Amino acid sequence: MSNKELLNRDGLTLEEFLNQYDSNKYEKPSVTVDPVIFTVANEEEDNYRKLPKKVLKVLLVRRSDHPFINCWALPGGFVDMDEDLDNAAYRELKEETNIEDIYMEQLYTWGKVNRDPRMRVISSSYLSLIDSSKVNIQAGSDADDVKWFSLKCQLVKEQKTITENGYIKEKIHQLTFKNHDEVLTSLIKTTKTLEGRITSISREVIESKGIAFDHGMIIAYGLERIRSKIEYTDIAFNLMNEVFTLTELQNVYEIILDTELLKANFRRKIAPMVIETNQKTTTGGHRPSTLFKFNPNWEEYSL
Amino acid sequence: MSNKELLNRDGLTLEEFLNQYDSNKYEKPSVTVDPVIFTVANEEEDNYRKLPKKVLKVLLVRRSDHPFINCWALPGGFVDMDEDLDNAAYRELKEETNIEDIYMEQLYTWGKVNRDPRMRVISSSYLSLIDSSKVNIQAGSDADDVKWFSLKCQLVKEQKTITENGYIKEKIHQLTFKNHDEVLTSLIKTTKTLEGRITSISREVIESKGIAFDHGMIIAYGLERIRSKIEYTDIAFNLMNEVFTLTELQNVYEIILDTELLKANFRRKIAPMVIETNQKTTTGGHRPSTLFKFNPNWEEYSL
DNA sequence: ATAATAGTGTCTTTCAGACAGTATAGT
DNA sequence: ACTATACTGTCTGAAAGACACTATTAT
Repeated sequence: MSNKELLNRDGLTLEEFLNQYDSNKYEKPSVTVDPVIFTVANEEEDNYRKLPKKVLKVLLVRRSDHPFINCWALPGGFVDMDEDLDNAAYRELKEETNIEDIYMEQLYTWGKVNRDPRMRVISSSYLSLIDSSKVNIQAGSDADDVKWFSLKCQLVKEQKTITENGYIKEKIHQLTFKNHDEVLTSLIKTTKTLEGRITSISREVIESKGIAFDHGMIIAYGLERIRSKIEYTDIAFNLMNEVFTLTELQNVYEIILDTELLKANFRRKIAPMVIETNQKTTTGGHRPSTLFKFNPNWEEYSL
Repeated sequence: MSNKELLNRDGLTLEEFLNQYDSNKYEKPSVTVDPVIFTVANEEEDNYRKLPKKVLKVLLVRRSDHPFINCWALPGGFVDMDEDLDNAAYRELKEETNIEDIYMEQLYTWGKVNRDPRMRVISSSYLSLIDSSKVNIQAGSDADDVKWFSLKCQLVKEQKTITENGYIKEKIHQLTFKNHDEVLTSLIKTTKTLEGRITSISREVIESKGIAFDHGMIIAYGLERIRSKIEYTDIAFNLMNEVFTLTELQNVYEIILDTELLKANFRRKIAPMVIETNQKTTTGGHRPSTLFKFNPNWEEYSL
């Protein structure tokens, strides 16, 4: 505990010090928040028997002003002086897209000097998975338009170079964003360097078509984060309706992990996280499936 | 790509827009970086046969000015306008403690409104594990003193409350920091809330003795992060010398995870991460042990 | 010889992966 | 009957946990 009677080397008490403190002594960067909102949605299906395919989608807003005018960006904005960083993320999301009452977690804070052509901007990104059928998106004041874009992430180049003292691994991923009208792409390079025993990872945007700022990279990182968290947490259930079939749940896992899973094994693995209800689907054309709900007490350990 | 010829609704080109843009339209928060540097060091041992015990330590600097004068803090400081966020962390660490040539990763960005009594400060914390025998710490200009403090983290209270729509789990941890002269403590509350299907986690400092700002909480979070990362990455090797015995390595894991591990199993598990050298220890009093070094190619997958 | 650490062998249990099989609705 | 999905049983092999045993040094 700091003691109010203590004097600093200028002979000031804490109170005196705070009164004379000039917080504008140094120039300050601007701080923004950038929510990355993912969902998994159904695609149309013609065959009455087949189940709808699922796609991963991300929420973007069209920029109505410079810089990157008409490009698509994450629904973020500047942090106010009197709001917590987390709250800024919720407020901006609400303002720009009308989404509220969801949970977001901090993803990463991006602090390269020239991220924004206007000025020095440091941005904290936030991550959320939501059930898109539950929210009602709607463009806000700063944005022309808010839309879900389907997202594909593809490895287009991989390279390993051995150096005297370790190696350099480079990967280039192409992100493809699609909606009814537009196709946007972004090339992201990830570099993993090993030098002696020291590993470091850096990321950069190589090319961006229709995506503002470094937001392609932020989305790629968000996707990477979900892929790892879906393995050991219950985040996937944020994408589900109140009740769901195990096949739907499995499809969500498959879309996010971009692999096929074996049904029997998947069911064994997620069994503790779900509770069977006495409802069944009535979609028809095949055997009806049992509806399940999330089991909030699946983990009786940790925090 | 934004097209320079596009005009915004005020009829300005990008260039014109940037020229007239006033980046000081809104008040800005200050941004700092706070490196959390951990090491595992040997404690003295009298018995010639016994191996030295190991302790987890964290690096703190004594504050020489208000606020929290004479308290201990993380060796951080303000981000300059012309340096990347990451670089700010390295620069501050070098300035305050003389440590350089290490790898740090971003830990979390703390953005509560009243974190700092001087003004609004948003802080990005960075995390590193280092071999303390390799670095030469030395107090810098802003700090009276730089010291390693041994760190103990103890669960002192745990509570689960069932609510109508979920539960609230609270945990209180006590951090105890010790060096030859001082004992500092910090009580950290972690709250995990489940409301419907939405889980959220929040942290706060309940009490702080001798630790400045919310730095106790940042350190606790850093410790949590290492505990989880040590399980699936090679970060532990940052704490080791160039060559080491498997028992030393095991002790490092045991200190960080705060559990005892079975020797045979531990060796099986880390076998792919290490390479046997032809050197042996000569400490005596018992069978000499083989020295190993890190195997940089232990993971032939992922990035 | 003794105390202390170094290092190995192996049993058991658990869990992940693979795959084959049975069940049941609507048309 | 057919098609598409729902759901279950079980084999296999790998990894995790537990524990007992042998080896080797300075004093």
